[in-house]
Amino acid sequence: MGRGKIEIKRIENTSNRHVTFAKRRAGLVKKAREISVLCDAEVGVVIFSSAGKLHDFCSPKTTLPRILEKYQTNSGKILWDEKHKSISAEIDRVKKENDNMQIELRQVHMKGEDLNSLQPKELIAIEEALQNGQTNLRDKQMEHWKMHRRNEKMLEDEHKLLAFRMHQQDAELSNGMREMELGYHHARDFAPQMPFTFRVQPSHPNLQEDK
Amino acid sequence: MGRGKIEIKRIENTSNRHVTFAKRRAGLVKKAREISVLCDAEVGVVIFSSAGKLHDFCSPKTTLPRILEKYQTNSGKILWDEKHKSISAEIDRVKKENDNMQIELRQVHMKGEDLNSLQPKELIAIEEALQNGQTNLRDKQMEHWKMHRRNEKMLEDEHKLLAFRMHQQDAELSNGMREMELGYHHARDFAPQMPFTFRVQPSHPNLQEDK
DNA sequence: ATCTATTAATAACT
DNA sequence: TAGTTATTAATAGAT
Repeated sequence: MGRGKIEIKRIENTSNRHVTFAKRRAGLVKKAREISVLCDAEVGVVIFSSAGKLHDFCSPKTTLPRILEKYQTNSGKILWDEKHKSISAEIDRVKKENDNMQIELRQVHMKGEDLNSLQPKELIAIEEALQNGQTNLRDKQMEHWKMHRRNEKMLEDEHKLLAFRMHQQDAELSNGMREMELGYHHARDFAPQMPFTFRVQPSHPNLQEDK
Repeated sequence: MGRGKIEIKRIENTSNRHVTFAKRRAGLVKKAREISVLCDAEVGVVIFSSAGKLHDFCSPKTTLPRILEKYQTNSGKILWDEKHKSISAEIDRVKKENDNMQIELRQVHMKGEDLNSLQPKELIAIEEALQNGQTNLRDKQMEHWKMHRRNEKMLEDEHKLLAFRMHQQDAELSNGMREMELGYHHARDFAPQMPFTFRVQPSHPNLQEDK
């Protein structure tokens, strides 16, 4: 059907082959649609061009996956692997979690629980949660926050300890000075040389007791 | 093409419908075979008659399960990419939020709530000591300050490292997804095993035939 | 892309 | 259900 008859064998001319592919693909799909409508049949067509591009068709009122599954059920050749069904379910769950995450994050933020809660560490945890399908985001945030607080506390404590030791040394020094009959007033005439942040307040209440 | 033109709508006469189904089914399969040979394409056709009887065709040099698997791989990849895109977008969004929060956090600290602001206020003793040539305390204080700076630096570096690692994980996540998919298919024992949710729905615009 | 001479598919008939 | 044929539909090659 054309200006000349053709043999049914591979068209070697690339350009011609591509043109013919496009035309016949359209024709095939049209035929598939027609038989599905005329004869009330379910039809699925999958075509890969030689370049690997995918084209498909499936009859109205169904989907290709449904047809393929029906084919698989019917042909009895292939059964769905339960393991992969579970993977499918897990991916659905992860997707749902992904949807919920935004809400959850907003809640955390609004509650003002912690500015630190979205540190990179936490993002890694979120990624892991996404991959593992676990969404104890809140718990992980809390855990992370607590860890952060612990670290802060440790630094603070260490700092206090150092300050306290300095205070002791200072006290001893003062005693020694007093014993050497040196007066504060004299010393006060000199300007402070230590940056403000170096200054120790020996009587700071936080240094007197554990908290 | 026939003794008369027919409308493309369900043939109500059962006998006619069955005859037409048989003829057109043969025609469809012939067309499928022709395009596969002429154009070096892989073609799979699945047809269910209204009575539910299965007919199929697949191009030479392959099998229908293989074509279906290829279809599922192909469409599954697209779905997976979509899924990954949404996850990536979410992570990007959270990262941005994290950046803002870190800035906020830094501002809070600068307002005097960080450890430096907890430094003791009283200086007199230290000043005295300094002025009396007692550098011991100052050295200790300096050392402490440097240590504090080191700790800060370490925290900062850790932050940077974590941010970098997060970025890497982000990239690895996409690789991992791809690898997972590849491994998945390489490891398969059966033909199509792609979870149902990997399959593309015909309603996806990119996967549909041209209309 | 679009056209059209020609072949191919098939609807009605047998 | 299977074969025949008048007619329409698909399309190969040209533009």
